Amino acid sequence: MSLLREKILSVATNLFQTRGINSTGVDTIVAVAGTTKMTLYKHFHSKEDLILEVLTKGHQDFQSWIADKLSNNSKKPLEKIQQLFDFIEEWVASPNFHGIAFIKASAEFPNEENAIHKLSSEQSKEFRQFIADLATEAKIKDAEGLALQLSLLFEGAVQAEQMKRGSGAVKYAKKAAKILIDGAIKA
Amino acid sequence: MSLLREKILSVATNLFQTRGINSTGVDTIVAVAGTTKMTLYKHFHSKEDLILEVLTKGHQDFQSWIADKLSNNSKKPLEKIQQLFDFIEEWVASPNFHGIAFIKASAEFPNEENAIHKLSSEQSKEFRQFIADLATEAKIKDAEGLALQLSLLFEGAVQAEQMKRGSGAVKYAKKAAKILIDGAIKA
DNA sequence: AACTATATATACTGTTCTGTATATGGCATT
DNA sequence: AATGCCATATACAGAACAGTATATATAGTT
Repeated sequence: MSLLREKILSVATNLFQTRGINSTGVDTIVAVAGTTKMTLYKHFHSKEDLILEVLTKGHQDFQSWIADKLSNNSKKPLEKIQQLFDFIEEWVASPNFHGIAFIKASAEFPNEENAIHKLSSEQSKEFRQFIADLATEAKIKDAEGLALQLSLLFEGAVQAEQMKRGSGAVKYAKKAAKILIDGAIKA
Repeated sequence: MSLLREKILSVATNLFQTRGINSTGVDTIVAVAGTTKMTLYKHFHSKEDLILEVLTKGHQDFQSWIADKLSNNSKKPLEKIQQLFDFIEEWVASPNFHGIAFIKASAEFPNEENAIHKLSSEQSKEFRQFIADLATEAKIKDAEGLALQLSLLFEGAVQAEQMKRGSGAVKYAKKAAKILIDGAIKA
């Protein structure tokens, strides 16, 4: 795979997150990546294709980062769910944190028929399913319900943190998650 | 106040929500509003000014809608907090629901120095403070903390519902809110 | 060393964007 | 009826946008 292709992807990822997708032109992307539009359009059919690929790669990276972290730190599924919020706390504190890509993408492309919106929605669902699987492993009755609630806390907290850095939202989300998880176990 | 000014505001509000802010040009706004750019720029100094005013008006309308609903339905602050989620459920079910404006605006303008981002952040804070005041009235110890948690659920649920209509996110947010409120009372 | 294929650079289309300068209408006041 | 004023319409400027046609360099193959 081409080195320039990777460079374009990483530059686009960064610019989309820091300046917004619609506000970032392909001219800017190729200038920062140190290449030209011709090369960009050789590797990606259109700007929309580039956006879709940026989102897809970003989501894959995030999911595997989380999965790795979890498998290295805890064995029990219940602990994993609780630790999820520890890692998120770590994530939002990192300097290159700029919110959840799929939330921002769905805001920029609000039409439900739009391909980018659809992908964002799919990724949100996948993340929720990831939590649901952990909850199911942990023998929680309403695993889907708990997963939905925790994903709301997750998305809300990251959103809050993206709006105002250092808001401490994740800390409170973590506390709330603990209460909800405890409640779900007893149910 | 001019009728056309109001018309432009309402058309812009609608278009921004359904198509996104950056994707909506002033040409489209004036065409739908049945007027011309000259008139728009008589009433608003720039597109940014229009955006800021749309956000401000939208937030005022939303806050007073909620406040009215609450004052008409319940007296006790604790009931008010819980009923908040009932009204949100009603809101997201309405056909002209298109997500929270300030969340989407902050996604389209991610730079923290940007005036639109700042306003969005301010509005998010105001809504959180509104819940915190209710919690304080209800004599809840960590009123700020609970308010933050409930606002995460609120923003997360509305975001989820905006991504996929009929997701039932608000129903589960309501349940989660009840658990968190109960927990906060006992503390 | 000549040839071919591929990648890159330059330069350009046509469109859309925000914002404005200028022209034209109607409407009140005299 | 004539005059002055304000809202609107037309037309345009200049930049940024996505995307492409054409030229040039670079690399590998014979």
